[in-house]
Amino acid sequence: MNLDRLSELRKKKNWSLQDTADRLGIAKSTYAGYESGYRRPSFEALIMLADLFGTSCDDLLGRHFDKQMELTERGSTKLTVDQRELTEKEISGAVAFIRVTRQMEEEQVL
Amino acid sequence: MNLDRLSELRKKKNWSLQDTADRLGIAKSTYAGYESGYRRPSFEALIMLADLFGTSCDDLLGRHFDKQMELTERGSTKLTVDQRELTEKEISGAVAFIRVTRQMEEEQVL
DNA sequence: TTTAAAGTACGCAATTAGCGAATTACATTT
DNA sequence: AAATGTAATTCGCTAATTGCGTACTTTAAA
Repeated sequence: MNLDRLSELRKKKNWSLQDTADRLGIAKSTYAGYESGYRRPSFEALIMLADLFGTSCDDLLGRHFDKQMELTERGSTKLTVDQRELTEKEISGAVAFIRVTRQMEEEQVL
Repeated sequence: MNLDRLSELRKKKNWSLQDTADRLGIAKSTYAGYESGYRRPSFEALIMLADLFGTSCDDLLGRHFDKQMELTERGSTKLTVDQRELTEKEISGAVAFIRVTRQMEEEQVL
């Protein structure tokens, strides 16, 4: 359970250990400990890390679980097409489209 | 930073503290500590909890960060409509539908 | 070669997790 | 109502862990 991605994420930003620690408001040695696997962050620190690097705690913890998401109950996830966020109207339209598609698919079989 | 959702998730499954602890392979008092906020799980335990309850670590940690997701690059997230998983064909159909919708919207304005 | 910054490692003090055991709350049966 | 069994809560103890400062090593630049 090492936070293997930290080093990669930090280097992608071109930050030193000190830079990163400063941004988090913790000691350099503390942050360095996270990267090396010598120490692990508290939950608070983990969340700060996820915020700082713009990723999820699951990602930092190396947990990539398959998530299922009902299109009409997306919670806080924003969907995009061509980098443009979908409006509620577009989503309900797409859902209707899917239902019709399925309906036609079934009728064709009968 | 309490794991407030645990109690809710456990009760939804109709499990006792003992049941849940057994499933996790930890002591009842340990699990009870998580729920009450008296103790917190290790990362390993947090992941076991997320696995057991079928949710994310972020969710358990009360971190609901807005995520953006391009429809054609969902990664490991499975989308559903009426509880039924979308096929690739349905997704590309929906994307096409969205694009057409937008196109028509624009033309109408002009 | 000197200097400064980056990265690594570790001792110490303080906090904390995990467990068992004891206690309290709740429900069901007699 | 009393008794019984299960569920939930709390806490002392021990072992383990965190976070920091400090020191050491490595790298890079002047």
